Amino acid sequence: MTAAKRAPVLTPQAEDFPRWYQDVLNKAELADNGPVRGTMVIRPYGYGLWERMQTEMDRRIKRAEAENAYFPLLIPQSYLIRESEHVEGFSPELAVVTHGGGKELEEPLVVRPTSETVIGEFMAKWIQSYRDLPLLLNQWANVVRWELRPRIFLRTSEFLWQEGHTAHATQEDAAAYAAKILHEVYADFMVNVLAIPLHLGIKPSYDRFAGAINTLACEAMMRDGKALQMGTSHELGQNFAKAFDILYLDGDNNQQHAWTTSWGTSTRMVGGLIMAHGDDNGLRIPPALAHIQAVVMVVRGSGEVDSAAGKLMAGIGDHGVKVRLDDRTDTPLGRRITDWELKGVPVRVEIGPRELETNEVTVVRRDTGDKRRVGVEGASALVAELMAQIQDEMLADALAFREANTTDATTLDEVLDAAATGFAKVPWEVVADEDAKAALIDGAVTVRCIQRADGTIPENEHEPDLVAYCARSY
RNA sequence: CGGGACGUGGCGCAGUUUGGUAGCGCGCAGCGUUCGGGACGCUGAGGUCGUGGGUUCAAAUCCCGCCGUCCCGACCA
Repeated sequence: MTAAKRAPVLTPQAEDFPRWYQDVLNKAELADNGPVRGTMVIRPYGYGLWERMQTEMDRRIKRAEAENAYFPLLIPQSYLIRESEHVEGFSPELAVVTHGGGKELEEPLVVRPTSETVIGEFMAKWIQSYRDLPLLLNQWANVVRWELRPRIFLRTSEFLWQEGHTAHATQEDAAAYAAKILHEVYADFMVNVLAIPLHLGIKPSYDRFAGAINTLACEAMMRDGKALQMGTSHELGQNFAKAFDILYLDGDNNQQHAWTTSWGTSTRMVGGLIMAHGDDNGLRIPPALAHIQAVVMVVRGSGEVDSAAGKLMAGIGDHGVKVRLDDRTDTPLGRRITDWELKGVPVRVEIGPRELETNEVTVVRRDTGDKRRVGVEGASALVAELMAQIQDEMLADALAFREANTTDATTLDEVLDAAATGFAKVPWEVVADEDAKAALIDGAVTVRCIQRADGTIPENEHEPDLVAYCARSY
């Protein structure tokens, strides 16, 4: 093969990063911009990643005993108006339908920005007794928020997500469930499947979800040192229960308002995956997520090579690895390799005449670039072993990267300085007051989450000795 | 809405200062040579230069209006 130049410059460094991000999206064929500003078209390969996320998330959601249901896309405007903070929070970003069937509607309909209100309306009908609680619902849906500054996958005007909505008899139950979702669904998925380390904590009170009394969040560091909120779990108190009359009779025959929660994760996670794991050669997908975990490449076709490749495919498949054959031998090998690297497939297995001579194959890791020749007999087992190994090492790498880019700060100036390139970890009281908040906003830095010193989640921001993680964000 | 920039084949751009009738790279099609790390050569398809008006023998280029997009600020899964 003719010597080839590495064409595109993909540099996941500070200022170039958004450009690089767009390059990966385009070249790995994940998504395009949609026809309406701020919308996107997810291409098949990108959707494959989302489907895997859905599958893994859904399994965990069901393990937390929530059930899937579906509610309408269009919501009467009057529903949103019932919870005052909720309206205020969402009004600026609503898409409103004013006409239907060629006529102006008597009441405008809102395209759901989230479904607390419709679901609240139905919870009120479905809940009568404490025996009906907890009511644990989840919905997979699209929502629309008219964003001022959209960015493909990270903040699109329409996005796909899951939104959980639950009602409980007591505040303690609701709080425990919101935390359970954060740990057992979100953190478990993001850490163990996406291989992205997280900071879990509460949001400052001024940064809560509109209508919530407490917001729990998962925050991750991207490779440019910025933070991305990967998911949130909210305690809604009795705010929505009061607005929608979600009442139940307790064991003593007294009417009580339920305590509700809501929690969501979205296609933003695909963007997070790219930005947390991407490198100069494109995307790197952790094996636990990949819908194509290994690709067998026929370097040069021949009867012998093809049948060896076939056996290899079967062997790798038998080890429980999702494997794809690439026998497009009319396309130059370099091009094909680059394509799979851009797409981030964890392991590549090459087989050609050269391997056949010694009854070997070449196994290459996408994450490290490590390349080695191994005997055909052991190849399938090796590929299977690599799945677990790559998974662990990608998480360890991401964690090491985050720690190397996190600075302990004790003053506001140190926070601003550290957040220029990464995370600042600072005593919460240093950034808690209004002046500090204003200074952070000036520096385009935000408090991402608040934790206890031991990393656990505090009851509220008024506990002593809390720490805050501060960073720039998307 | 406040501040900045830009609209030229599918994508990325040059050309605009100093008007002369549109060009480059990538991609795409055909043929050939290649092909164990993004190949090369030749040939070819594809553009009313965002839009409306004006100046001029002549406008991508100069003038005026309009539309749109992007970046920075407020929003955010």
